Amino acid sequence: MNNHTESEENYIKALYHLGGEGAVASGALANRVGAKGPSATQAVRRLASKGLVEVIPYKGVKLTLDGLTLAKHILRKHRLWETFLVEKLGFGWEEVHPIAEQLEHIQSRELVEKLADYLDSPVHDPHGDPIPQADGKIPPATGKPLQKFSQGSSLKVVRVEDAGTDFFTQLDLLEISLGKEYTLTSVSSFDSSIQLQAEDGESFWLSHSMSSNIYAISL
Amino acid sequence: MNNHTESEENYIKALYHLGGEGAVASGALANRVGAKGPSATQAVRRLASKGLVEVIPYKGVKLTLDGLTLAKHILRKHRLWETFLVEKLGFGWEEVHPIAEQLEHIQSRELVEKLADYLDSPVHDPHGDPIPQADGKIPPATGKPLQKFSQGSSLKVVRVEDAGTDFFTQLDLLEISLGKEYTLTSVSSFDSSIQLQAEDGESFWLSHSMSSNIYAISL
DNA sequence: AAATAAGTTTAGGCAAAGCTAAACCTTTCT
DNA sequence: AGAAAGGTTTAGCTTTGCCTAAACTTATTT
Repeated sequence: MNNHTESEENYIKALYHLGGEGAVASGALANRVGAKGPSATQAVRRLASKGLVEVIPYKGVKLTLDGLTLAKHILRKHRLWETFLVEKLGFGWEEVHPIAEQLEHIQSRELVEKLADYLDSPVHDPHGDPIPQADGKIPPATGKPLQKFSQGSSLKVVRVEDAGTDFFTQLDLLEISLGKEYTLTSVSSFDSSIQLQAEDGESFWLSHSMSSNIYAISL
Repeated sequence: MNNHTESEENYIKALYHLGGEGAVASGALANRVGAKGPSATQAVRRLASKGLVEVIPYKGVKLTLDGLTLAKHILRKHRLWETFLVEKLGFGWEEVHPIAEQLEHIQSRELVEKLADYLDSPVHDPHGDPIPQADGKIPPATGKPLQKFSQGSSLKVVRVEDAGTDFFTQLDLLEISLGKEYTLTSVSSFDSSIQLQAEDGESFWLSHSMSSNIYAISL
């Protein structure tokens, strides 16, 4: 009962991403894994026969406890590998997702734990997303989007949402990275763009679509 | 033409291992990949349609140039990952093969080269086997089996053949590892076992089945 | 309440990859 | 040379995983 195909794992992951512990429609699921409706229906049946999901026909699919555990383990692997790729191999944070998508399917409990040790048991991945721990616990997602901050507040960037390559390129251009601190100097009431001032005094504007994908904590 | 399944890659690898550039019988191939005859025949047909092998029915299968290149690339990945697992993650040399067998299928040119850099472009894996280089060149396999040495010679262990877990356990017990130096103090003409003396003066006997899997160069 | 739209599942196909049993080449032995 | 042996390929079946088209539910709209 411990041996799953890559396809199965991808459906489990998608289910977790879309619904967490709640129910998900088969169409949305199909969409997420890049398949068509009937493929998802079928896949879900296979998962149900392994006890990983519960299905109510025409209503939705939900992870069982086993399914949830598996989902979190896969996510753990994914984010550990992303951390490895960035911290050790020097990949840019925009490049690692597709590679981690492959690496997350490698099966070896020992490997996962040795990798975690090697990375000093990280709690967040290079995007600031929480890494599920070996016991299944998930550290809380930190930070709130930049627009939630009010003018004058000091903040530290702790997380970015994966909004595609261009988004990351723009971040790199502006030299925004996790851990950097800024003061929010201005908010446009016209287009909700905001102005940040870095510690070195330099300041710059961020569009709403940029800032809504950047999460920070106040200092 | 650059996208292969794991199964395909396993057949390619097996072909390379069994025959190098020469022809291999379908039975031997099936055997190596852990399948039955007909499965191999079929697999080989798929490979042929992709231009990776040439088949002469009832005679044998041979890698094409493309197939050979692919085989060496997979072997490169396998041995780089083994090196990573031992050097960086602290695995024992007997544990890494099955994990590397999974990792070798990860597709990302950039990953392979970054990994190689990270490991300082190694030329040999933890067993002393040569790692094919990015340009396809393969460093020569060094060393000869211990019995080929004559009494009194000084030698350095440079390679061991993968002869199963028990073999590695025995090596660890005797504290034999790559790079260690010994003097061959005695050869039994009865059972071809040999006696080695370590640099610290300790000496011990090695059975023929042990020594035939240990390779060394003379000093 | 009936009709239409939207989403889900069934039905039936296809390719990859494996299997067993049967047919078919090659080689080897008498 | 003819027959038996051994290895290889063909035939036909299974599962996974995906597809399209058709049937079926559910939800929405009139």
